[in-house]
Amino acid sequence: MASRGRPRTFDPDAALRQALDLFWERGYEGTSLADLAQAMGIASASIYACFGSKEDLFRKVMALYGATEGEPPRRALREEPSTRAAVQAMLRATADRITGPDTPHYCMLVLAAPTGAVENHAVREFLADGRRGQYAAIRDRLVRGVADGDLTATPDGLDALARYYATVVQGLSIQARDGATRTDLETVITCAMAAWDTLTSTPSRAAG
Amino acid sequence: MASRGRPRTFDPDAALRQALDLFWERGYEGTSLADLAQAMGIASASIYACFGSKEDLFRKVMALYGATEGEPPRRALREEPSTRAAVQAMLRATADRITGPDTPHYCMLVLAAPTGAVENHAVREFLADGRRGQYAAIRDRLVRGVADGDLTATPDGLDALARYYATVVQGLSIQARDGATRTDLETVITCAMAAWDTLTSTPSRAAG
DNA sequence: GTGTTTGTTGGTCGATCGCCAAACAATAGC
DNA sequence: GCTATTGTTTGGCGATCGACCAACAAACAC
Repeated sequence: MASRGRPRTFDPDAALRQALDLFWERGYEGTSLADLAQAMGIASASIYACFGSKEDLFRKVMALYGATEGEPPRRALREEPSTRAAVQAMLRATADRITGPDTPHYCMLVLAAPTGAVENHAVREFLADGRRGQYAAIRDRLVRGVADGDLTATPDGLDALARYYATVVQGLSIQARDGATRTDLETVITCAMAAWDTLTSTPSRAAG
Repeated sequence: MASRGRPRTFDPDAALRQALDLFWERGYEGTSLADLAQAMGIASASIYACFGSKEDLFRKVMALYGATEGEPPRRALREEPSTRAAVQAMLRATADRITGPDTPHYCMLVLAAPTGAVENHAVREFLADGRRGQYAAIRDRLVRGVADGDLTATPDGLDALARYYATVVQGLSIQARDGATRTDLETVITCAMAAWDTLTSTPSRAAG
């Protein structure tokens, strides 16, 4: 268990955080190993030894990203008592994250690698799986709402509603990327929540 | 005016169409000049001579893309008599284009280059301008609706509504990219249009 | 025909890509 | 001390990137 051999001279967690910042700024294909090595303060060979390939590093980066940036929207979905409030709070948490002062204005899951060279197909599919997970998380919350007696919907209506809010979440990333402010996104969220009241049997509350 | 010198042995329009197909499949940075030369059936030097740099070629490709793929949604916005029908028809035309059987399932304006290397900043900004144009086109249509007495909204409400539907349009690209079918997108559009009736003073019609 | 203009071919440019082998350095076990 | 193990550095791998000539080919004007 104890560390045999020469101990590592850098903190892998800190280095991973540096890698996250760079991948976030430039996307997957826009970030080179040389750029990463410089930002992480180690040689590219050390990256390879500690994290594996560029793709392996990116997957570890996305795990960190999901555990940090992805948590607030997930928590909102999980902890808000009413289903309507949960969806609204998730949208707001997303808007908060993608308009922060110290980070790029978009969600990595959505825009870090939507298109690219054929050899990076696996990376794109990896992110697509994550996005399908977003949809599934929303849908699960709606299912719970039905179980709670909080929401009335057919299975088809449930799928539609979940996909609709997933679409909005993902569209927000493009908006933020193009310069929309947190206030701009709030107006979008207000519009998106207006559909809720029409589409569900939930009483319209001005809950925040 | 007449062509002096050796005549061109390829059709620039056809070559541009080939370039469009490849850029559409792989995005801007994912497509190399060598790939383009092969697909266009000419040497890379001929690309340079006829179209300029890779970036120049991409701008010409996007002009073609906008004139062809972009036209149906634009026409829907322009020609539908009621504002509500115009917005809905635009969403449907978009959904049609990004789920076609013979083309990649996304909108190039949205996903061909959302992130990337620093040296391609100009390309990203070029596409961002196009997306801001989408928003402006929607907003202009809403303004016309107010002038037509077809829609009642404050200036702020108008901005919000326009940004909201721009967000949905852009979110649809991610959905299609992740495998959503035309039917799936239709359910999203139905949800998105449900907000219309709540947010405007337009009578709710089941117009198609 | 000759000269001019333009397009194409084939090749080269320096830079960069992701990746890795060999040499070196620093620890633990003995 | 010595050996084994592990991590880091150096240096460069072969391939590819976008860009761009120089040389050749095919049309024009004359």
